[in-house]
Amino acid sequence: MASHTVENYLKALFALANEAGEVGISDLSDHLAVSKPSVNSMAKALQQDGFLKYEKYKPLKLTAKGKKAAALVVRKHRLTEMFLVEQMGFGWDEVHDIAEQVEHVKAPAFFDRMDELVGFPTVDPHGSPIPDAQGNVLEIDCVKLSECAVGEKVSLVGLSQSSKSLLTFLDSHGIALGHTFDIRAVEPFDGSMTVVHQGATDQTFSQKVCERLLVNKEA
Amino acid sequence: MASHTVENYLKALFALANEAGEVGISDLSDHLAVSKPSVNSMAKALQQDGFLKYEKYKPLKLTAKGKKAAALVVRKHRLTEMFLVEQMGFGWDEVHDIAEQVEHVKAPAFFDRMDELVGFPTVDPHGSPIPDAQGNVLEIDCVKLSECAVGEKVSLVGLSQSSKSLLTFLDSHGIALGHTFDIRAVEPFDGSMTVVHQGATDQTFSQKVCERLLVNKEA
DNA sequence: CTACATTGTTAGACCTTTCTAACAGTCGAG
DNA sequence: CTCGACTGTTAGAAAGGTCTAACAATGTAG
Repeated sequence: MASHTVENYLKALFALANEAGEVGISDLSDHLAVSKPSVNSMAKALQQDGFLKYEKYKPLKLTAKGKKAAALVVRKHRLTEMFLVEQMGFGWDEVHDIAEQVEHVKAPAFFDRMDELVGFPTVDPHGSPIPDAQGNVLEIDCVKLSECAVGEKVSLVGLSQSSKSLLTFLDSHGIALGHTFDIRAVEPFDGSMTVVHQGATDQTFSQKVCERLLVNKEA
Repeated sequence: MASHTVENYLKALFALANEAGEVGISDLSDHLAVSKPSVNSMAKALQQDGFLKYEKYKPLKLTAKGKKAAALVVRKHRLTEMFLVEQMGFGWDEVHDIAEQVEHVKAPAFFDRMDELVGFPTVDPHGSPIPDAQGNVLEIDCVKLSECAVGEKVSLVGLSQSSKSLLTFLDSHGIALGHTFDIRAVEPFDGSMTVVHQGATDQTFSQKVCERLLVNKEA
């Protein structure tokens, strides 16, 4: 089975490919906080093991095998996050770092039992989809809040690139997955949006925030 | 913090020191399934980091720092075992291998929460004591069943060197921690013992089994 | 007290993962 | 089309952990 390090590369590749499609050596280098030559040599190694298609000066592409392996790492990560929140009482802003460690455990039964105990969830505490045991990822039907128009009613289904500081921000504003927003105004100057949160309170979010909130329009 | 590998060496040192007092390079080599030169070079490294006192051709001795670090790894391991049994529904014969992996997670909050959720236990599912957060280990007052005499009534408080096969054996005989035995006979030829289990059924155990059962005489 | 088995040690190599320094390719702006 | 910026690549070294082969110390049986 893949080493700790390889699992991290696969996970990064998976994340970057989902956002950008094409993944460059530098993207990975930034994302993993590792030098470009390190990524370069790992790319060759991953290609050797059939996880990656690598050609000099070309963007990296996960093979089918690589995609599956990556999805299974992500599965372990997100299942762990779910377990930490649902069964162990951690907050959604605390679970990422712990899951980052636990995801490398090599004991399928451990994750299977987590899955059972939290009721076979399809999304993690941040609304990201949990790949199934075969490595298939369900696409979630959503758009960024920033792409919605005045008058639309939407509900929060996920976050893109959830970071600790975003989660803390949302907590402090009482916002959680499933909450609804009625879009009242969009400021053309800076892209900030004023919404009615849960049909009750008015809130204004900067464009930065709106780009990170993934919503569903049929609220 | 100590690497995965260092944690394993410390744990082995802790276990071997508790049984034999003195730990030789070969003991460690056998216990960890690693060559003697590897142990030798790791011994020097551990000495460098202050975990170990090492002199050429002398047995290895954990320093106070080493003992504490080792105890904390054992704490993580045993807390995990307890959590796996109590909260996740695993059998006592399944948890060792999983805990072997999970124990290397570096997230104190994770283990603290386990501790809380299982009610701050003092022993793991096999009756071994769980060191406290300061690395102190409580001695358990017990003797091997094999050292007891006919007529004594004892209760099972722990196991020495619990292995999967021992646990499976005990399971198949319906034996669990806390169960009582009335010693009826000791066979002088092979050291096997005949006992009354839980005041009900007669069972005969080989000496090998009796040496692994730790009991308390005031049953 | 010597012989031999056991135990421990050195030397040297290998693998994985990482780095820095220096060089090469790619591609858009002008 | 050429320049410069960025991106990617090579070479070479280091750290951590491991191995085998060969040698040295220890200690116990006779």
